[in-house]
Amino acid sequence: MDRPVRVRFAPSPTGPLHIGGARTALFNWLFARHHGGVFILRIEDTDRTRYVPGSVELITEGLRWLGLDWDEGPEVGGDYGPYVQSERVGLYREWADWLVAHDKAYRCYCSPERLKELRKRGVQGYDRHCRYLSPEERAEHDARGDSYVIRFKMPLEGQTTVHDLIRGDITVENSTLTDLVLLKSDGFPTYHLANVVDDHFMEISHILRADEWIPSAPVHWQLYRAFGWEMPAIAHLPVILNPNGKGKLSKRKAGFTHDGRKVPVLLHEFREAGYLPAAVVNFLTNIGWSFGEDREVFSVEETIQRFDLSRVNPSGGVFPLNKLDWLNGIYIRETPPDELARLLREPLERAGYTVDDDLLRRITPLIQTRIHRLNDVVEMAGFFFRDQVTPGVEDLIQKRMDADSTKAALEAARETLLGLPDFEPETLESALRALTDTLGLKARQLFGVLRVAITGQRVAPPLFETMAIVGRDKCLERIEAAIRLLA
RNA sequence: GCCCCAUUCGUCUAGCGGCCUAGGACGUGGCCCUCUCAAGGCCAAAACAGGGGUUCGAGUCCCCUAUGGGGCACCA
Repeated sequence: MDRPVRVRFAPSPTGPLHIGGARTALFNWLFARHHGGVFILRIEDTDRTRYVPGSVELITEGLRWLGLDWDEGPEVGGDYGPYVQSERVGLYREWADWLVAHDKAYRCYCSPERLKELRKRGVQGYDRHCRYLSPEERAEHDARGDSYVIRFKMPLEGQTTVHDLIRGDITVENSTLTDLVLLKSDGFPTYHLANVVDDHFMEISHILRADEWIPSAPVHWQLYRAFGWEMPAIAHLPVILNPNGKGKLSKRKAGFTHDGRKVPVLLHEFREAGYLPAAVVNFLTNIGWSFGEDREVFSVEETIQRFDLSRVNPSGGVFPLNKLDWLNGIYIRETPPDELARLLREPLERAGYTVDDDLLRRITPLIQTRIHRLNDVVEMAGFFFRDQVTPGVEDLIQKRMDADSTKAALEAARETLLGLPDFEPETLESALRALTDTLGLKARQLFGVLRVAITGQRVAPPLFETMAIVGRDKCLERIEAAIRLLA
């Protein structure tokens, strides 16, 4: 039956948003937007021991940075609230008790020590000891006020099949399923109970979650059946694996890229590394989903129009970080220069530079095709914001030149620059090109010397535009300094 | 150990029984452009995990093996 589309992203507030979580959120959001449905943010904070204050803010901040807006949830409210599980404990308790009353769950008085002992003996799950307690034994425990958990009475035989929208039927033998805990001894629900109860009462139509949840799908199916509720349609998104080979992507195991950078894993690390949110979104949609038509670059609007589950790939894959660098470069080049200039300010300031807006606006077009991440501006164009540059002698001396010819070239250039009517790029270029002839140097030699003298770098934006921005006085100063260096 | 899921170039992927001489993209290599580096243009190398079936025909369907991943908590 077709229900109105209502999907949710349900993170636990145990820290900042992980890129994998962001991908799950994105796919849910795209699904909702494509179908004109509702996207809900729900906070699953039922484990009080793992709660990290401030996480919710970190998560909502991350979602907003990506441009994912939620229709119901924290900060925006909605008719199905509260959207924070710790504020709904009464509900879970009520339904756990309902299951007990209807003989679909039972109180288990086993101590953590006994459970640990079971595990040591190699018992998987739970041995169902308390499932078979006599009424007298139960009464005894209750009279003593023993603490208990509520466990689900899993069917002992038969099999359970859940239909996954992406991978088809998933079938398990019920005998391999355990009597999972529904309500903990502190009165809080476990994930399984809270998740099922909330999805039902929030009228969730489709569950799109990470693939590590596949094993609990049949368990949830049994819970829905016990309650007599209809289970939402479900789909498991493929895992994202570490780029360096081992296991699923995690902060601890992500490792480093080939060029020695730390692989970003938390969403805010992507922002801090200078990636654009639109590029991250585009990148994420290319993992586990494909646009079709052999296209890799597309807008969110286009994605929303086209997004569906049939194009989601069931197999997990490695996190293709270098593709993000390429994509981000494209998005940087497509950003209007004035806007890019505004974005470039932050990384420069973080690097300790005092940024003049006017100067930055003039520099931006020169580096736009030369950076892949916003942060690259520091290395590429930092010299514009320094009073002095410190070229190395070995960098100054070009191929098939020596200290003397380099010095001579600098002196000749100084005289040429002194006599120019203006300091426009065109003027500079024609004058300096003419100078290469009189000096008998290749363009790359003379320009190379000047580039290093003026920028302090072997790799820099185009020379003449750079010189025009740096200005005649500073250029001459830096040339003098280079000459002194060679003396 | 038990259970579940997956398996196409190094990587992300297209492919839903004949359009496959397996397409695109990143990366890599080469060439062009060029003041360095980019950007851009052109070209190249590069894959159906293995074995059995089913079928006139299999990358596409089924089974087995191998490999990878995930799950087996009073964590989500």
